[in-house]
Amino acid sequence: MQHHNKIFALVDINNCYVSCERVFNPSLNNKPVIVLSNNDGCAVARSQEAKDLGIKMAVPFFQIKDIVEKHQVHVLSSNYALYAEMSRRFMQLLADFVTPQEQEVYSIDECFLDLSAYAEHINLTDHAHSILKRVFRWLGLPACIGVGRSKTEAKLANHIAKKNKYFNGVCNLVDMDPCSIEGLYQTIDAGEVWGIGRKHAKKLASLGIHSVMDFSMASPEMLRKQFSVVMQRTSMELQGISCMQLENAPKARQQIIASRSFGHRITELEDLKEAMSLYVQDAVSRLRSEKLLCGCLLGFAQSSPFDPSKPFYNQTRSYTLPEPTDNLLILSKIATNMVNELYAQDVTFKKCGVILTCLEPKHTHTHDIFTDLHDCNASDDLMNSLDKIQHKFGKTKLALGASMLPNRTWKMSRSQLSQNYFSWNELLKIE
DNA sequence: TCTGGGGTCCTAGGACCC
DNA sequence: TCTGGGGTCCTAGGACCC
Repeated sequence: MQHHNKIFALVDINNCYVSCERVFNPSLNNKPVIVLSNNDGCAVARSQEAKDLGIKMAVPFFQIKDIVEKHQVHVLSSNYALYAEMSRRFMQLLADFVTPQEQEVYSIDECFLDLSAYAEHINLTDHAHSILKRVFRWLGLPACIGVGRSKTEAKLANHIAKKNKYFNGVCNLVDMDPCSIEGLYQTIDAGEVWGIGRKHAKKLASLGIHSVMDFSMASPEMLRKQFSVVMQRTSMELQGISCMQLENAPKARQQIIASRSFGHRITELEDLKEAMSLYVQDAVSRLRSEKLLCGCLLGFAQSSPFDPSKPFYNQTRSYTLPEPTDNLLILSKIATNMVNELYAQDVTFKKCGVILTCLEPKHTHTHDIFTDLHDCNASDDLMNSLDKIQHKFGKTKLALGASMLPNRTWKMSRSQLSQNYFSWNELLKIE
């Protein structure tokens, strides 16, 4: 077998959210099924049957209502608690095949494996098939595996495996003959390559680069000039030069965002404050659970960008804290005050949110000379109590300000939510 | 009527400094 | 009248990802 510097595999669950739902509700098998985004806004996962009906990724639900009714497409709200638990088990299963240093959890349904160390001793294609077999037998999830000399190539191989039934779930570009690869590359749009989005695909086309074949023959230097180092890297990766390391340790987080579209439009200042107050609590609770402090808070509020009758309203304010904090009382006050500036009359708001940035680990933070440590400890105690109460009784029992009033008109809608089969209260019932 | 949410990285351009 | 150049830092905006 040929020797290569690096060999990567990308394991990716097919139609992840739909497949998770089907594990617990087999009556959905062989039927068109879609899962909607928050607010039941867009279709974010489609079964093969739904794709065959022409339902595109991320299409707004209201635009496909006709197709849904006509073909009796099963519609579900997204059940992230369920998918997260399935994902955890999936990643744990894959961990049996490699060392921790050779596994990168890339997203909820994707995982890179560094197989470089095994390539000389095993048949990569057979190995990939045995991984898929176990994923299906143990979890009931269908998946595909792409194998390549770089992460980008593995991604592309995975795409090929998904699109062509005859690969049976595994596409190994490392051991494929160059003629076959060329044939495949000529039939795939450059825009399918990992890192090439819509805008870049359009610009590439204007340069005469349409297929993956065109792209893989283009000069990396030219691509760097026309685009950026990112595009240059992508092109080198497709030529078999691995530029992107496997990232097995999670990187330090840069920001925490909490934002949501409203179920109904908001025009009142007080409603906007309520929503903002709720999102700050969400963001700060994540901040605290990761034991971080935030040095800067950004708030934003916007109208719908899709309303042709009014100009798009989008305001941002930022506040740099004199000292980094994880104190909800402080951050919440800043954010709600900010709303006074973000608000404008005659604007119908569709969305608002908060971004915490300039994050740093709490345990390495050194206080400056003016900080009253006594105050600091007292507020820490208060926050810890709040965390404990919320953990024990749920987040709706005790919260700050006006953020948890029941039956708010702007609350997110999720009308087709399935059970969380991993929760004691919601176990699957067999009738 | 109805169009998600949470992330990362890169670049250009302005401010500022010497 | 004449008005440099190079470096750094910050921010906004744009592109991408799932």
